[in-house]
Amino acid sequence: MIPVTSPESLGKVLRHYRKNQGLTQVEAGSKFNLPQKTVSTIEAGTAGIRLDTVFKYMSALGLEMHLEPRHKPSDDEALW
Amino acid sequence: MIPVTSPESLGKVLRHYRKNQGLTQVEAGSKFNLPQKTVSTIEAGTAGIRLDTVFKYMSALGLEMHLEPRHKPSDDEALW
DNA sequence: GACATTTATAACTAAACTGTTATAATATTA
DNA sequence: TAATATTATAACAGTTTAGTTATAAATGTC
Repeated sequence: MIPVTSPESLGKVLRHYRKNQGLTQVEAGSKFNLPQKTVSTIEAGTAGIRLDTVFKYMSALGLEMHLEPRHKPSDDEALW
Repeated sequence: MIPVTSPESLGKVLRHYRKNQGLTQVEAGSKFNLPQKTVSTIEAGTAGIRLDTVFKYMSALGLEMHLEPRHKPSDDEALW
């Protein structure tokens, strides 16, 4: 359970899930009409990406988001 | 643990956390230089809000995000 | 009901995104 | 190494935000 606190870490986690499903950026994006360019931008951690675009991509990957109070990072989380 | 899958539900959860901390929109936003207008927009669930703005607000509230595969909603989650 | 606090909405400029199309760069595989 | 597949980057037009300032609307309190 990796904590996400920035566009960069979110992009990394999303890429992780996509690859885990064996999908290319084109394949994943096409499920919600997101061009490959946009998927690339999301995964790159662009700060100004629009929130609805992120949720579309999360839907394409079958993911949901949870919010909770921050905690101190563990050693393995530091790898992200 | 409420699943968030849209700008609307994210706004509701963020408002919930803010009120839980007894903060006004001005107080919460000022921690990361977000004007009250922007906080209002986030909590209202505006689709096009920028991702970095959302993370600033999450930081102001001391929250972190987690992603996980979607699951079927339970009855009480439907209230959100 | 009146007052004070909090939140929603408005106008404006600058900046940045989305979508589209295309291409360069990188990574993968035969 | 060559060929293929995948990802990153670019230009353009249209749209929308952030930020600032201000005000209207709504909520809460005495």
